Amino acid sequence: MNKQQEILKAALKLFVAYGFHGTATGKIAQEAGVATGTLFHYYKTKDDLIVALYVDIKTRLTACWQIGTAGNESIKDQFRQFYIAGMDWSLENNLEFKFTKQFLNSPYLLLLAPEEIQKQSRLILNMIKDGILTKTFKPLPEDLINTLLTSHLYGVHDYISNSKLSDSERKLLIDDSFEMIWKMISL
Amino acid sequence: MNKQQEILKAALKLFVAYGFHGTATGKIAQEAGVATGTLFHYYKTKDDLIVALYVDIKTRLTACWQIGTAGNESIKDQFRQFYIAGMDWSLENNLEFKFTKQFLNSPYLLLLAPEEIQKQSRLILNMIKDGILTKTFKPLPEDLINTLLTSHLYGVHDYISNSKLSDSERKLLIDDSFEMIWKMISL
DNA sequence: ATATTTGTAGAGTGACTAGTCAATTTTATG
DNA sequence: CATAAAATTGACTAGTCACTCTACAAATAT
Repeated sequence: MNKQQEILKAALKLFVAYGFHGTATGKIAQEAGVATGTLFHYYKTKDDLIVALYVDIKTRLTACWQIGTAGNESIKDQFRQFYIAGMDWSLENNLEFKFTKQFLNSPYLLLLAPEEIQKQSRLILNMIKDGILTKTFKPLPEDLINTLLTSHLYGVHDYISNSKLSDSERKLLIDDSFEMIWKMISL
Repeated sequence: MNKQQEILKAALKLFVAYGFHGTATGKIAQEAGVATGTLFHYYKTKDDLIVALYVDIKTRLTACWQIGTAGNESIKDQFRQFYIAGMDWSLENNLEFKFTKQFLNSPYLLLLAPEEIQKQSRLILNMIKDGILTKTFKPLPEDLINTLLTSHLYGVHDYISNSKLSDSERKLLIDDSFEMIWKMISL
């Protein structure tokens, strides 16, 4: 694993544990096994590192989604795949998920270029547009559906990661929770 | 307004704008129009101030809820009142809402005593228990229903505060969104 | 009127932090 | 192999931060 990746990995771990300002760049370098100079060789400032880490995480999630979408299923199946893949990824990558929540609810969000934010939700917004055009979804604003979907996923994730369910219980809950949100947004 | 309240007010404003570590205690004191010594007279540490601010906000929200609950309505009406009161309060107290989100998604959450966390959701958990016992709600875990409700509210809040709706549109959306979540959790 | 507690002030302190820089090692290239 | 480019190092700096301490004022109790 190269040093740049080590830095991101260390930053992720420490940011989640101690917060952004609570984590010194020196500590990140130490945890990554590099010198502070190396860190600043790859990232001009600490803020750059924070944003880069966010973009990296989002890219990895998006990649996992793009693999999953074969394309020939019904809109409902597409959405189910999407939902379940997102949930599974978030549960398996808990640190990444926590970091994202922390980032999105912090003033650091402002560091992110608006076009970057848009890019992240393009995939899902297109699916939603499709759903509305084909009268699969209620005629609600796209952004609203997106928000409802996302926050539902966050909520269920929160519940699952705070309760200890067996694998089968968990799977069942994820499926059921998808049906819930589906009923909510579909006609 | 006394100095202690001024300190909380200033802290709220700056924490939301610059984050917890991004806000120096000296700046808070300055914004509040007091000396740093005064700040530390009321709050032993910065962490104490952060937690006190969170508790203060939650107390104010809970107070607003307790006024609203007359008691004789149907469970659905009770919940609607609850949901709408929470939404209205959050929209009117945007700084407080942002602070809460930032706090709950940060490592500072760990500073909060577990009994304090429980206390905050006692009111709503009792209503949910009631709903399950009277077969008004689906037989889901209480915590799950609580989480679904909360995250739905967060999502709709997010959408509303990022879109510019007229008062009537907003009111309509809040009502409609309640019906959505109600359908999701009720039998 | 006196004593005691409480509130307020703000300069001062030691620790820590983001970021720099010049020197050194590693890698790529002709 | 020689040379240039890129990667890596870590001591260093200028600034910032949470918090202390002493002095004094105001309120309260006796």
